[in-house]
Amino acid sequence: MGVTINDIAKKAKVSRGTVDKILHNRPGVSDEVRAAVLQIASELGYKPNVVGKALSHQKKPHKIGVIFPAKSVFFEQLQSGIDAAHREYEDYGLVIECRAMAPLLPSEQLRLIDSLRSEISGLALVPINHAAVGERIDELVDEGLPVVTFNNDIKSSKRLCFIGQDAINAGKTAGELMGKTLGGQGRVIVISGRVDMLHLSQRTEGFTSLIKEEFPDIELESMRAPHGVEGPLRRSMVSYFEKNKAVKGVFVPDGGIAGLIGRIIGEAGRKDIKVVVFDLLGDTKDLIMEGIIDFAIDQNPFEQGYRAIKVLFDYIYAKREPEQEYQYTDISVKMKYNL
Amino acid sequence: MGVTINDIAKKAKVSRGTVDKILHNRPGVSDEVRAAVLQIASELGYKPNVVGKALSHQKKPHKIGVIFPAKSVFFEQLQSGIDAAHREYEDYGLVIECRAMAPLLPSEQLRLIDSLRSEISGLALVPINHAAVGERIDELVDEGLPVVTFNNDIKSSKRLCFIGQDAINAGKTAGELMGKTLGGQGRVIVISGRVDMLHLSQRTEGFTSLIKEEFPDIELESMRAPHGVEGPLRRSMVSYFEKNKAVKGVFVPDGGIAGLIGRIIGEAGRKDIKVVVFDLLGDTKDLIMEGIIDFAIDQNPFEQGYRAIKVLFDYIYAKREPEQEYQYTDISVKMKYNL
DNA sequence: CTGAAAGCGCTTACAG
DNA sequence: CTGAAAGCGCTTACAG
Repeated sequence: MGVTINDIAKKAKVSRGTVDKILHNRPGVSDEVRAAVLQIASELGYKPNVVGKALSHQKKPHKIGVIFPAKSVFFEQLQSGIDAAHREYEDYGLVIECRAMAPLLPSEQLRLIDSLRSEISGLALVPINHAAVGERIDELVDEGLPVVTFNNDIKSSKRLCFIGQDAINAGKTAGELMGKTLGGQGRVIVISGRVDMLHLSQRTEGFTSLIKEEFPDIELESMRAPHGVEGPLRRSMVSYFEKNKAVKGVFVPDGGIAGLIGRIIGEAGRKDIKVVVFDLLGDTKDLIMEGIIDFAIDQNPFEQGYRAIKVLFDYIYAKREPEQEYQYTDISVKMKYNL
Repeated sequence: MGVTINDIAKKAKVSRGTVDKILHNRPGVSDEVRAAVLQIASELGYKPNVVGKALSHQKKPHKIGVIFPAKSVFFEQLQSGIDAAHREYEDYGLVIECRAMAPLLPSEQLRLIDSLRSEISGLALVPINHAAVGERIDELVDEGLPVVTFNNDIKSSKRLCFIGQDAINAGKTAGELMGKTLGGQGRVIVISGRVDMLHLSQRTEGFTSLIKEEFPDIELESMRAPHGVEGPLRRSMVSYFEKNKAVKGVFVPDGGIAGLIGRIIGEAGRKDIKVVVFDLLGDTKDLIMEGIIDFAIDQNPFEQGYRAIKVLFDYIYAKREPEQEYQYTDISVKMKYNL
């Protein structure tokens, strides 16, 4: 077994409690003793034992705060990843406090952060890209509170790490699938939904840059479809696809409208159109099975939620720093037989 | 917090040690007390606390035995998954004893199982498909030793679960990629390497069945290439591809020869051939980046090794049964930008 | 057959 | 400023 706090205490001829204080930078120890103990700890290569720590926290659990958008389309999948991690770590005395954020405003996010900060040992959040949020994160970190961002990142903050998808490369992957299945020929429509999220524009950016570079003969066009298109607008889209036989491919970076677009293409009777979308939401799986959607790129929201908690757990309970600052989740290509 | 062994002891008016004996079916307790305690435990909904158990095992660790082929091409990746799980659980007093198996004979596998069985609390193995191995597994399980199979499965054994890829669907996924990138036309060669592994034939089976069903215009042919083809044989393959312009696609189910075949196609100057292979071994990543291999299906051997240990850990330390008997790892489609 | 005690590694509240 | 003690949940070796 490894070196324990007891080994250090014996060697330094002090009590275990004193060693504990020193290892956690708590006050009430003379500088000499502190220096001596730290010296011995590093000589012996001391690593705290997670299990010992966990057991002693049964009564006074560590709490992790989580903040993410209530209206996020993959809300449930993120949540179930968080739940799975919680189940795994509840025996360690780990408590999770989730706050669903609505409306999606920086001020609201700041309010939620402040409501949690005094009671938690770590924070996982889906940040809104606003300078004030970044500054608040840095403030928490400076106070010694570890913070991770997941699903969406925010630049120049002192967060421990980001857990999510590399959206540019995900878009490129979509582009390559499109280019290859079209044999490098034809007209492709990029149909965007929301425009206020960094992810989505990065996916489109990756997609178009790859097509232009590797499949220069493909002709790109773009179109917008707000969430929840119905009635006349929907019918006009159906007839658009019925008429424009030159359209050979459709790319939908916003998973929130992928099902809708798939249905429209289905109604137009255009099974020949190659369709690449993002995320596995709503009808997407069914549309893949029906052969209307060819490929869906999944960003594994379950994994994102799970790992956000795991990284914080490791940090809090084992002082284990994440290995990389960018913890990219898999860019999963989903089709009929690997759903 | 949950119900503890202490709560049960108090309610049943016995000592904690007695409760422990009963919960573990150990002898030395009267039938009446046993029945009463079990009753109370289930009434209270007792679940053992992993952390308490782990801490008490620091001195007398649980050992998990692992047996897998030394010559397996993804040996290293399996091993590093196992190592990662070990690092995660070493603080729990978990010890892992790996045995690399060579030669790949049932008798050798039985010998290794027997050499481990008396000292372990669980066994993870890549089974050889032979009746005697299945019987031995059942024997261990009947003695109360949990066994999981990974990477390869064996039929009709009492193992806890199988962790690995669904090879048929993986083959179908490969087939769909091939069919779509060829636009459903052309001649495709299936090049097989080894023939003595269940995986490999299932992949081919999935591939050909999908092509026949969904892309009936594609013409399938097969070819064999032993591992390590060099000299005249290699040159004859190069010239084969130089000459046969009708060949539009190549499928390689055996990751062990994927790099080799990719190189041969490259030498033949046939970047136009669509190439779908299995696994990320040897040169495969480079060949993807060079644009010679179009898609590689990965079976995530790291994940397989990791989860084999995790499942056994959960079972041993938390009496948590795996949720499904078949724990399929992802059928990952890998290309340039999601490697 | 049953129970009391000691111990795993760490933390905390308290006594000196 | 420092140390001794009790406790987290479970297991084990031993005493009765």
